[in-house]
Amino acid sequence: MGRAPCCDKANVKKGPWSPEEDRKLKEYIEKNGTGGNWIALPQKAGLKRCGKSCRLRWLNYLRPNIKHGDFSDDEDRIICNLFASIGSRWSIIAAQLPGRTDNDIKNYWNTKLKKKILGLPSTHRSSKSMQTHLLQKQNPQTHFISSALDAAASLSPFLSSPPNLEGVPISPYLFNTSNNSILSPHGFNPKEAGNMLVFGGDQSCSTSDVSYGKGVEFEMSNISTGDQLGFENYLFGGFEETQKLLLNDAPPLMEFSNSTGYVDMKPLVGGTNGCNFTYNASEDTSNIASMKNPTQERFSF
DNA sequence: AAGACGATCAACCGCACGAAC
DNA sequence: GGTTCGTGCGGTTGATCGTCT
Repeated sequence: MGRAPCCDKANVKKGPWSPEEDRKLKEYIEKNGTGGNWIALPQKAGLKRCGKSCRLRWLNYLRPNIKHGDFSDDEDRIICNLFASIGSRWSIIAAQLPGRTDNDIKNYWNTKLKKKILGLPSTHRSSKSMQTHLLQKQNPQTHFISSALDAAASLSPFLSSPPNLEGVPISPYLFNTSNNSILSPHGFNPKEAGNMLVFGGDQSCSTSDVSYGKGVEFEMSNISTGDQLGFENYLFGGFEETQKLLLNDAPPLMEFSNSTGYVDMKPLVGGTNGCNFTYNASEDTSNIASMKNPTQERFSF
């Protein structure tokens, strides 16, 4: 037995909403609220619409404080970072952007932002083959990021469920750029070309009235004096900075704080004994030593 | 000027999930 | 514990508009 339809499809109107319908819905909800029952609402409001349609119209267009129009650079950055971290979880992304709806962000990503990141022209006559050609002509890092985004979006992280920082999860992925595959911890050899730890995390986003960031701390153990660790930090579409640390007697600890954008980590371990890898992440970027409630993941390779 | 085609975005659809029974 | 129902979510569709040939 299939599910009962949510409404009588023969007697509901579909398609674009008229100003009159908008007015009826808005007036009803402002006066009575939704009553916690969208299915019953259209009848009470005098609308020949499905309850789901009313809900969508209200949430996306009629409710107060909806922001329409162009997205700011800050909003772009937040969307990019969150997409890299959690994939197409549009409702979670929308929760970080006051006034924006999941539908708006989804459309914006699919039609504009993705192309902007990939550096694709938004010409009308850009054929699929031309887009592929342009993709191939891009620098390898940009191409890698697009592949990583696709992979991160389509695959579940192999690690335990991502830690959550006040609703903004950070998901680490071990990624091989040679074949665009997600690796298991056991299959990850940092000395092999193309193997990277892809780490989606936002370090310095701000909106009009909120500023936040995250500190990320990486700790390696079981490594030898003289081993070399390399950390490459990328901003979307461009090479941002490289940090390399030659381990002598210094504590095997590196901090990433107050860096910008999306962090791809490439641990280049020169030793032979493998390595234990731990990261801590926190909201507090200013003083990583005093991180409050850090989240942790640990694995070995 | 008109047809073709791509871009945009509002709206729909189907599924998953949780609450209620 | 199983079923039903309402809600929320993400993917997809289709109407409309703009640009190009």
